[in-house]
Formats: sequence, C-alpha cells, structure tokens
Amino acid sequence: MNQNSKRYDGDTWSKLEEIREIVIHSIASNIDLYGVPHSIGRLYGTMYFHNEPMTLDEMRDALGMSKTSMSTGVRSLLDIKMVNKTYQKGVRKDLYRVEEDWYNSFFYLFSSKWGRAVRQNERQIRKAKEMLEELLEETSDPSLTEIIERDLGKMEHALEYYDWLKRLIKSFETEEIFRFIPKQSPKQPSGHSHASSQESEAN
Amino acid sequence: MNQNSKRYDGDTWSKLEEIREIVIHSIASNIDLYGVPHSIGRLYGTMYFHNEPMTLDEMRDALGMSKTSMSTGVRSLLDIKMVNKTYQKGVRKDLYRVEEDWYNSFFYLFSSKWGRAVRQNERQIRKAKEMLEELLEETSDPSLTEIIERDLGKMEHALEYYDWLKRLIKSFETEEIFRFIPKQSPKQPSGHSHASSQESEAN
DNA sequence: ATGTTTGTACAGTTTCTACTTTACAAACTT
DNA sequence: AAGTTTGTAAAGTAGAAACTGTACAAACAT
Repeated sequence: MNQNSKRYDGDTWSKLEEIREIVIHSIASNIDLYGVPHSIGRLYGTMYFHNEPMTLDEMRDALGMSKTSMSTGVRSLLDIKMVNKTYQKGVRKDLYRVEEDWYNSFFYLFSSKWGRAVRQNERQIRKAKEMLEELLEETSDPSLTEIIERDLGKMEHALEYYDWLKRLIKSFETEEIFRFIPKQSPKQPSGHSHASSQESEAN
Repeated sequence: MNQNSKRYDGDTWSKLEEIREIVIHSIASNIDLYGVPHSIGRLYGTMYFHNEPMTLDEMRDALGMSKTSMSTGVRSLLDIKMVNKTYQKGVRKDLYRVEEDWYNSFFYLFSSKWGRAVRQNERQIRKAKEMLEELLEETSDPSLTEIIERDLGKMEHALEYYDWLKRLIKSFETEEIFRFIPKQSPKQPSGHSHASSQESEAN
C-alpha cells in the first residue's frame, strides 16, 4: 500500500518523483499567498502526494529538516486548515493529512485572514466616523468643517466597500458563490455564458 | 486649500489628526494582506487623507523616513496600483495620489498576484499531467500504475480548481462579480435576498 | 515506579527583509 | 558651460523571521 516502503522499478519511480517535484516546487513557490513560508509549502506538497497520513518523523525524513520545524510548520498549516489532524487506532504518533478540498482552503483563508482584517478596519472606521461627527458639531470654522466632511465622506465610502467585502466573504462561507461561479465550467452547450445558477454539491 | 499649510484652530486640528491616526493605524496593520510592509501601509494611509497629490519629499517629512524608503515604498504601492502617478503642469517633482476606488485595488491584487500564481501552477500541473500519461504507457507493474493513476486524478482535480479560480478572477476583472454581489447591499425592500442582478456603475 | 516515546517550549544561529546613508545619473536652470 | 534639484542604485545595518539543537513535560509501556 505505502509506495515509499516498497521497491518498484527504480527508473519509473524516480521519474514519478521527478514529476511530483515539478508540482511541489510550483505549489511551494506560490504558497506565500497563504502567508506560509516556502519550505512549509514544500511540506504541504509532499503531504499532498503522500497518500497516507504522515507523522512528524516522516516529514522530517522526507524533507531533511528538524522535527521542531515540522511541528511548527504543520501547526501553521493546521491553523489555516490546509491540513487536518487524523486519528488511527493503535498509532501513538500524531497523524496529519492535507485538506483535499482546495476550495475549502481558499475560502477559509478569506474567512479568517481577510475577514479578521475587514472586521477590524470596519470597527475602527465606524469609531472614527462617530468621532468626526462629534467634532463636526463643535466646529464653526467653515474651511475646517469642509475638511471634516471630506473625511466623513471617505469613511462612508470605506464602510460601503467593507460591507461589500463582507458579503463576498459570506458568499464563500456559505458556498453561494458556486451559484455564480459553478465548480464545473459551463460546457457552453448552446445558450448564454455567465451567471448560470446550477447547483453545486457541497461536501 | 492645503490643510497642512494653514493654521486653523489647533485643538480641533489635532483632534482630527488623532482620528485619522486611528484609521491609518488600522489600515497599516492589515495591509500585509496586500504584501506591503506596515510602514508603507502608513504611507498609504497618510496619502489617503492627504487630499492633494504628494511628492516624495512631502512623504519623507510626513513620515520621518528616508527619501529612498519613500521612493521604494511608493513604487511597491504603484506596482499593485494602490497609488497612481499624476502630473501637474509646472511641477517638476513626481506626484502620487492614492487610487480612490478600493474595489479596483482589491481586484487588481487578484488579477496580478493570484492570477500569476494560478497561471504558473496550471502550466506546471498540465506539464506534470502529460508526463504522467506518458509514464503510464511505459509502465506494466500494476501497483505502480495504480499510483500514477492516483496522481493523475489529483492533477485533474487541481486543474478543475484552478479553472474555477481563473473564472473567479475574471469575474473581478470584468466586474461581473457585481451582478452577484452588488456594490450597494440589498436594502431588502420586500422581495428575495440574494443574487439580485442590478447594474453597477463601473468607473 | 522506571524507562521510553512523542511533541513542543526555549535559546541560539543563520538568513532575509526593511530600512538608512552615501553616491550618482538624469533632468532641469542659469 | 557649471550648478541644482530630483529620483534611485548600491552598500551597509538593524531587526525580524525561519530554522536547529537541546531540554523537558506529557503520555504511554514495562
């Protein structure tokens, strides 16, 4: 079962590893979009092709890095739900496997990182808006009121944008986005192109 | 016109700056999502409230940083189109102002960073897929073919996901996303809630 | 209990990133 | 022409991030 423990035709096997390396490298060099360092991207890629759950020791051996790094690395992948902890009876060590559903990983990234940022900015801007309104009442100087009103306009505009972002993120969380961008691309059988409303199987 | 060169009621003015500082700080502490360092986030926030275009020297004075930092900082903001270069007759210095449309900034981030990543990963995975298919033909060992087929399945799955991401990004670029998530949130006057198809003014 | 395995906290090292200072080229002025 | 001004390249520095080795606590085995 475990393709790492058996010895197949060595030539084919090394070719396979070469191919996998291409993909792993590509993943690793783009994973910074998830705020994850390159080397941990390699870890992710390695786990992606390793079909069974992995232990920290296996990761260490596979990547030639320290076990501590594997521990912290897998933890950061766990935080953004790119890997999951699994359990297997009779196995003492912690086991991890990659989250197979990449849509989930993508959505979770937004829900967490972007969602957090949006909420914070929204809160601060709301606070600023209130303070500006208060300040506006206390001010008589017309050139100053003009500036305050301009700032207020910016705050309104910003709040509108953050509200939009929140709705976008929600459409990810609820997977309603699939109503608009379906998982399987439209095969254009005959009719119109966009905004088809076919159902998508959520998992 | 320029609120920095005149002297208004000092008390009100400092209160205003205090309020702005709240917003600037909040923006700066979340701008890492755009791959921009904190201090350059402050630069962005400062420019955001400074209603006229700014020169590098003004930035240096406003932030107390080196002119070189301002130069590289504003360049990185320029790269992701969060600021624009502007021209003003009779002015020798380069002038910059923030991109007012935050939707644009957000969309451009995806179009550039994510789009680039998607294209690269897609290309590499397509290459890997071809190589795997080739390898599959040369292989007789049944346990080995099983593994190759499993990898091939992963590649298919990945390509499907990247296709989806590409369509999502395209919906940003074309602003068709606004058909699904309109700029102004539905005021729920009476009817249904989501997927309204009202038009949005593109700018 | 004593001994072993497993994961992580902590301290130290290296490597990288965000700056600053200096120096200079290009564009403008006189 | 020589002298300014303006933006950036290059080199150096300080601090942060990524990684390693050691030490240890918790869980399990005997």
